[in-house]
Amino acid sequence: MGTLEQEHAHGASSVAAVGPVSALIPAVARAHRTLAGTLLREVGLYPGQELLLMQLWEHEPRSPGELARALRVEPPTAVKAVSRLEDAGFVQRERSTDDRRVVLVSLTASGRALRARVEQIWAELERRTVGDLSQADRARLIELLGSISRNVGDVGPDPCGP
Amino acid sequence: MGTLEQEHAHGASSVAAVGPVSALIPAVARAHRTLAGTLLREVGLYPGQELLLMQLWEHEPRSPGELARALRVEPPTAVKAVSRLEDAGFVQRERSTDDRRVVLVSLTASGRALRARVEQIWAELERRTVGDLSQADRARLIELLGSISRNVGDVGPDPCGP
DNA sequence: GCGGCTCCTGTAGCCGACTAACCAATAGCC
DNA sequence: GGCTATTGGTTAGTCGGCTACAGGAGCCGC
Repeated sequence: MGTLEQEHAHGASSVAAVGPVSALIPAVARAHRTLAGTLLREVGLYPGQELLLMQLWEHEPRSPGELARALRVEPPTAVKAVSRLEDAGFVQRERSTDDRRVVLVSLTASGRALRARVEQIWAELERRTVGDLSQADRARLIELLGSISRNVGDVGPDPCGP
Repeated sequence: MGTLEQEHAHGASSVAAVGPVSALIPAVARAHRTLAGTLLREVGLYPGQELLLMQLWEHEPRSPGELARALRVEPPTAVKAVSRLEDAGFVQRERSTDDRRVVLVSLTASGRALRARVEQIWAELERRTVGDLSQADRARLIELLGSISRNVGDVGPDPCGP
């Protein structure tokens, strides 16, 4: 990217000059999210919802709190997502009998039916995302993103329960 | 339709297995955004708003459309951000005289006053983001993120004018 | 038993992002 | 000139994400 137009008065504080990585991360994430959104639209999902469904496909039922921890998201975010997925008919809520504080979220038939198609979509998304990067480049990218993730405060993967 | 019914039996299609890069990008972006938010809170900005102000610090005044293109965002997003920054008193709107469709957004005194502090914050954000990565690693990361950016449909940097 | 503490869910309200649709002003064509 | 197309800004509505807070259920200590 060779835009070296000289800055005026205060001098040289282009966003890409001040923080190249910090500028790139949100931009890439937005474009990636948009792509995911167009692919997911076909099945009636919005980006982020498929991640919650994937959690349920792996292990069901789960409470909103568990889902929030697994998705590394604050509880209200998971609650809202569950509500919308419930409205859409992909998921159902039920209060736990032995601990009446917790709610158990489980899949409906149409929620289960989405699985194959969503996995195809995710494979396509990943394919388009990495493009023609070599296997080594992908590994390097994953490693570097892992470093960034730790640096900005995100802890590593959380294997299910304690 | 789906022929992978068999694979559903044991689950085992973890999100990180299906699309490692696609899983990492949003996670890193969210954590990075949260960090930016806590740093920016001190000056009363939300993540994203500082990018719009940076555009104005570089070149002022600009129309919402120009801002949207520079930030690679849809026009309504820029308009809303301008409205909120206007309410916060950092920016002001004015209709252009020679083309009465376009609106010119310019900085107020308090908007200009934010510059130094925000640039410090961005330096700090970048420092924390890259952490102890070597110069070579940073360059590699930037290069790889650039590839991803092109792959997912984001075109390269857009030098100012048409 | 009863008051307090903690945990889990849900609500309210904010911001950034998008799409779809609207409207005013310009530009272009006849 | 006038009629249409295009451009630019804005509105309305939706979603994901957050913080702050409210309310109910369990788990104590007493």
